[in-house]
Amino acid sequence: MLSIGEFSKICEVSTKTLRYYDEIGLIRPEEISPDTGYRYYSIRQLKRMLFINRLKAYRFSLEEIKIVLEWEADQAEEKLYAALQRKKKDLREQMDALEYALNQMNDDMLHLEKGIPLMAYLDRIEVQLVETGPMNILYTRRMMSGDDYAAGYGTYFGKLYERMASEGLTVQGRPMTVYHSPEYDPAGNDTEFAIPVQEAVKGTRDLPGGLCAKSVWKGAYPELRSVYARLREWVEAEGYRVAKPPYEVYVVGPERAAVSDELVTEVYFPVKKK
Amino acid sequence: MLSIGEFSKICEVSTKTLRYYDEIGLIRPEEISPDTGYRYYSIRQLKRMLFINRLKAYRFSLEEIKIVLEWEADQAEEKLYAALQRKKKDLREQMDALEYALNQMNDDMLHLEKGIPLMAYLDRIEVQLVETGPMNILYTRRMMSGDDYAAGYGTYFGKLYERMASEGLTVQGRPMTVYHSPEYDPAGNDTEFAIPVQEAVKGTRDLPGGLCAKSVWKGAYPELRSVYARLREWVEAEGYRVAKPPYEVYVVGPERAAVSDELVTEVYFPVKKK
DNA sequence: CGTTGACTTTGCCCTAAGGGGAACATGTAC
DNA sequence: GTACATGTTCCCCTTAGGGCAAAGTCAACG
Repeated sequence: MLSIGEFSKICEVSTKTLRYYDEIGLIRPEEISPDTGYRYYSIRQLKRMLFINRLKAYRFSLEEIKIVLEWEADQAEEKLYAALQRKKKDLREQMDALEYALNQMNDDMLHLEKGIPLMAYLDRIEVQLVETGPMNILYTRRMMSGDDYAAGYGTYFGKLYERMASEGLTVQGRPMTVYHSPEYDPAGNDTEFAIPVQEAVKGTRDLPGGLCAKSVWKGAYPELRSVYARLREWVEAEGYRVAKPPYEVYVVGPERAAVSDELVTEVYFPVKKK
Repeated sequence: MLSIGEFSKICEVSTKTLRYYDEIGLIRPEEISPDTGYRYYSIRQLKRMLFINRLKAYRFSLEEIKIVLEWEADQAEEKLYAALQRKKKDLREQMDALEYALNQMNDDMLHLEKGIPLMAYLDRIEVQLVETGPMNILYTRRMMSGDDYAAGYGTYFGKLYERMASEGLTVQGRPMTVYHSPEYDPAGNDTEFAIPVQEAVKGTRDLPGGLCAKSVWKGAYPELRSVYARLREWVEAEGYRVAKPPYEVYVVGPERAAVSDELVTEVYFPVKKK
């Protein structure tokens, strides 16, 4: 039997951590002296502890690790496999996010080298007041949670184009999305994917025209959040209010852009004078 | 003037967050009604808020962001540039760590597909009891914090080899490190880099031989922690105790291995019977 | 056998960046 | 005037432990 200090040195884990893991039931000492309360670990527990450390390295939370360890009893290796697969997807997404941040940082640093303040691009987002005409759109409406946009856009527009082909509809404009949620919520947004078409058949609706504040953005989609902010700023400053759900038009979408710098997106805020 | 709710919608930040940022002094409402305590933000504060969001995306802590914002007042753009550079290095390291984890996960999943339990490799680490002979080593001893090992190894061994060349010393073995810290501490370890040489000149010392528990590890260095655990386990189980600082010998080091799978490292624990 | 120093116990407070909810006050639209 | 939306403060909760204190225990030394 090993004291907590000896066991902690072997596993390279602090005694504090071992006591905490005992507390939450992740790994319990094989024996606890009834009169002194001293914890004694068996060397056979080393493997479990190292397994915990490995899962920690894979960014499993202690809660998740606990669940995985409970599977271990009934040798459910497929479950572990599936859990690893899920976690792998998580880590990939984190990698992508990190990479995106790194790229953006590089851009920012290039700007700084030229003496351009970081947020100067905000002032260069131009806003125009335009009058739009009504459109007839083929649409599909979903709740979209923040992360499945990337995958979702392709599939939903794909389905709409498919339907247009099979029903022989005539395209009249670039694909667009209408954001019905009153504000942006990363947890989920009521999103309408739409394509302007000529024929007013079932599955289409009228998108009324009217006065709009409009901006054009050339670049990657995450930056669009700034465009939205800029538009709302403009609307506020000019004494308008947002009258209907805002929408985006993908003038040059991912299918036509080799790199994200080539993307072109129009953002419309239907407004009314206050 | 905008109420906290309006401002929060424009910036896409929760009101909770805005109140918190007010509390910690990151961004204060331009005006607070003296009688009601209502917070009112100016649209001119939008840029500051978006800048905060950007720095958050770059994984700056709020504390760091606060400091950066204080620089902004005196237009210290070089400081911002330097901060971005530091943070970029951080993110790179995180990326590398993630990548390492992902690779290891892939290995693990391959094992699982073959029906091999994840931690089975532990049992395959063999431990032998050997008698080593004394060596004369050229050495340099430093406190190494966990992360500068990667960079440090190269430079310190490099300097030792340089000294050997300039003093005409004769190499008698592979490079090695002795770990004088009684236990592994990620914050910093008392580490001795050494190369066995023939001539007992100044800057060399005797590394006494004796009974050792020894394991050979083929693979990447982070996995060595498991080898240490396995050795300590063995020492415990066989009724020995660690008598002197453990050391590693880089039989095939990074300079000779194209991929980390080709690395070969021997780990020695000088032991005495209890 | 006593003492000393190393080790262990529990208990309490602390972290970063807010989220959730309660109780109560205020603003605005009809 | 009355709803109802929005605002305020206050308190507790989250992760994965770290730091410290007071008190109890173990092992070695004389």
